Amino acid sequence: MHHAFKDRHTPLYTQVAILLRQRIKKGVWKRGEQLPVIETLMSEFAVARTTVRQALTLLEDEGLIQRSRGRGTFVTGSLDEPGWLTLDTSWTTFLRTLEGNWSKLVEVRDEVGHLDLAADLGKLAPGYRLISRIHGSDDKPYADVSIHLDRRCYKLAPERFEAEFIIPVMESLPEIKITSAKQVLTIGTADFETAERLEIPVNAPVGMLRRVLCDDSGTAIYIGDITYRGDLVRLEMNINR
Amino acid sequence: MHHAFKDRHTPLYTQVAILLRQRIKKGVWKRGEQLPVIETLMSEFAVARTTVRQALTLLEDEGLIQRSRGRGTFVTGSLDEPGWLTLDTSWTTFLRTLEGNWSKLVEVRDEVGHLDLAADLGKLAPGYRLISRIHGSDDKPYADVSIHLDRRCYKLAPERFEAEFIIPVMESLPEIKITSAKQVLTIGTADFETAERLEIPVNAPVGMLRRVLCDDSGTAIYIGDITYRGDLVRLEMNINR
DNA sequence: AAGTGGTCTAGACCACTTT
DNA sequence: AAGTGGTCTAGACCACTTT
Repeated sequence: MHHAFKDRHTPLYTQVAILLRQRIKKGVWKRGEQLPVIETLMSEFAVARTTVRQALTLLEDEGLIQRSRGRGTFVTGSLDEPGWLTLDTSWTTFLRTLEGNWSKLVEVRDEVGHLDLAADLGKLAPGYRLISRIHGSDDKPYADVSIHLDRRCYKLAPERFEAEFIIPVMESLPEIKITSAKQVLTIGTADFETAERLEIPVNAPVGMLRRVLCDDSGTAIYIGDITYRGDLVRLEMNINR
Repeated sequence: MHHAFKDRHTPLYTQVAILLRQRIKKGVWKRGEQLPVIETLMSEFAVARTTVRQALTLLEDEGLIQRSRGRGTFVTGSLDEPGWLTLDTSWTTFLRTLEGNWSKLVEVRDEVGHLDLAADLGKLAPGYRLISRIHGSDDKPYADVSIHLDRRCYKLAPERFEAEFIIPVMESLPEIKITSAKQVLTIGTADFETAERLEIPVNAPVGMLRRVLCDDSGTAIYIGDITYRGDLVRLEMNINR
């Protein structure tokens, strides 16, 4: 038998993962419960073992399930989040985080000065558009954001880039293809300007994240410098063995 | 032809990864250079495509290489590190980090009070041994460490656990099997005691890491609360797409 | 002994980039 | 058109846990 998935553009394992994620969200398998064994999932979806395993790997990276040899696969996470801001190491959860948050434009201008970028993160584009914003949820600001966006990308949809979240806009434009996404988190304290924007005391602890997205040529088309309120950030990691 | 790897206990793809890692370290392929294509690696090592790819995935997670469809696989990282403390999301780099660092024992005692542990991180063991230490490199302390070690593990080699780094000792004991490793990083400020131990001002920004290792039964056999000097921590992440 | 996830093979074909 | 990494299959067998 051949599988019943129709979308021929997204990989099969991604589609299987989406389906499984929905079921966990709907409570078909609750936290602590065991998922059907691989053989069962294989025959239900009519796909090969590898494909099921690739899908499960995605969910495991998101912290949603945990697999253990000889015992089975269990739901360990839930899809509704607590009061913490969770920094993401997986793209799907990252995009989901943006939902329900607001952002306020602070400044937009062409970048003139020099921009420093570690060589292993990417090559600099010829010119950037600087977009500064405050991000918040409910009535509280949580991040002070400055994004350098490759001017060639910016010109594809200037109004949208100034009004919406940058990354979803990039994803929606077929001309833009993000091939690598890296970020580096360091810890510091709030200077006067940031403190005021985030409504925290000067010198309060903050998380400083540099996020760099590159296209296929290795050019850094998006360089984001994001300062988070220290009391709201939380980063979960699975250590892969 | 059959592959030439002799160790039948570690997975083939791990052995291939070790070999490739060594070559990058020796400079056989330098930063920016292209690795041989998959087909070549397959025939050189006499393994299947899947196996090569699994090995490359390990290196990619470590930030050592970058793959891009249609173009090839390139060395993007190096194996000697800068002055930053790099928090790890991969087990092999994590173990490598310990080399060359020192640690000083502060306190060892049985834990009596209650220990809080989020349910999704693991179940509590019946009793713990508390081991407190300062870790440093050169002459500077960089982390204030408190580890709760399952007393049953501790009893297997009490002297070693008090003298050496905990995790390598655990790895060396065949009775102990770590099946999951998770950590959560939050940001805060140094209290008086920590400030003194880390030789930083009170209220200086710090990274607070809770690391939990579980055995196959889901019991948290190691609960580490580690406070890092904020100015030394740096966390790199690849966002998987 | 039975159940369950992990490893591995050989080979086909696809998506994307470079020549 | 040729080169390169990604996806997918079908099936064998292994390592580990539970019954």
